[in-house]
Amino acid sequence: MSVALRSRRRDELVSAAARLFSERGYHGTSMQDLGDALGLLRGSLYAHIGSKQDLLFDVVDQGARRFLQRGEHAVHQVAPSPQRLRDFLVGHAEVAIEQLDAGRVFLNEWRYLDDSLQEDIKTKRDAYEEMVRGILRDGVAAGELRADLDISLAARLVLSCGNWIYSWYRLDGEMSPSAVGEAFANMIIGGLHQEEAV
Amino acid sequence: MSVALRSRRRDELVSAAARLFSERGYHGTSMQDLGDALGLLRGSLYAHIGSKQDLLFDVVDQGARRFLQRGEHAVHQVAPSPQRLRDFLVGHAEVAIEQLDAGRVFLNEWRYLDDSLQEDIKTKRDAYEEMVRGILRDGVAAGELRADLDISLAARLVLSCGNWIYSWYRLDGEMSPSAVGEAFANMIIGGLHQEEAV
DNA sequence: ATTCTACAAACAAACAGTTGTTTGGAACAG
DNA sequence: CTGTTCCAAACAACTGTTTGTTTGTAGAAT
Repeated sequence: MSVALRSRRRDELVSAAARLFSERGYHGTSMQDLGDALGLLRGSLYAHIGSKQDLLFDVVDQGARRFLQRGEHAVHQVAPSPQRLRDFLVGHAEVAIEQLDAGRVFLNEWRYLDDSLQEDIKTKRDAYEEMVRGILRDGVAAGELRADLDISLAARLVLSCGNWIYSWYRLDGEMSPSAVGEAFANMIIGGLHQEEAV
Repeated sequence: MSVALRSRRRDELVSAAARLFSERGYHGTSMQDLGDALGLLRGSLYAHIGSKQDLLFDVVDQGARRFLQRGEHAVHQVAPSPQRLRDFLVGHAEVAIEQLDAGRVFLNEWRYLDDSLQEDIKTKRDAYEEMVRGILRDGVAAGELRADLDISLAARLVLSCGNWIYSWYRLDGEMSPSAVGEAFANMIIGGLHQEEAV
């Protein structure tokens, strides 16, 4: 009990956990591994956290919060729907790549959270998806996007390519995060097909 | 040693592994769990397999092979590029949903394979991605797809929405697998934006 | 300045249980 | 009678967590 909620050591622990959970998975990472990463015995870690689950939640929640924060910025912009969608995807790509580890854990390991903690994260994830649906609905209403659009499915298309970034993006690559977001937005909005006439 | 490569029991074991690895992850599933699922002691499983890694490889490889098989069918069709892309996505969605467990393991747990086994899977995954790039290149050459397309990135867009199906598709949902594939193909090819004139 | 107090941080050791795997022998099949 | 299939038991190592105790270091009291 009575665990320090914030301290230098705890922050080190959380970011070591982000790295290791991302590389080896939650169940593939032992308290031993985490202790080794900080140069401590595994028992000593319990001076800073309540349990291994706590650590997982901290990492996942950190990932979720950053996406939400950046998403709100794009949503609350005053601009045409396609422009806000573009901005949303750029922001998503930037956040995803600036926190590759926490983001990967957010996407892959959240399901290993205990039920109550999992609910918290699901709520945040739903809110994030709702942002995209909102943008799309506005676009249809304004006549900027196809009228026959299946909003949920289109939102999934947008989020899919954003979330899949983790599995292929390499930091030594030639594309910047925002360029990736821009490119995806252009393809999604404009389509891959050759337009007949302009 | 001298492990039966094929038998009824082994098949049962592999599909139990697919289900459990998919639900709890590779490291989150113990040999105990697998034994319980078949009504055997965990030690008894070693009459049918060499190691836990063997099981993981079998599940992942099974997932990979089915995607490749179905993908080839779409690629070798004689039809315009957009039509082949549509067929590829429909096939992908069908395979993904008909083998939800193995597919999830193929996508999420392959990284826990030992190096040499991992190479095998990477090769198959690359071949699958190359199918999509091939279709896209043909489409650009034939003037059916935009000339300025970034082939690799467009392929990633296609594969992203295909692979992300696992995280949202529910079997009790109202959309059939092929309808999902069709819908994604339409959005990707045509774009979300409202076309000015037709 | 020197003592006393308070506290966080870490160790060392143990907890009870689980991990993947191997072995020797039994039951049962063709 | 030869294999296959399984159990029973053990293997050493590792799991997450708790305990009692030591250490370093602040601030307050002397």
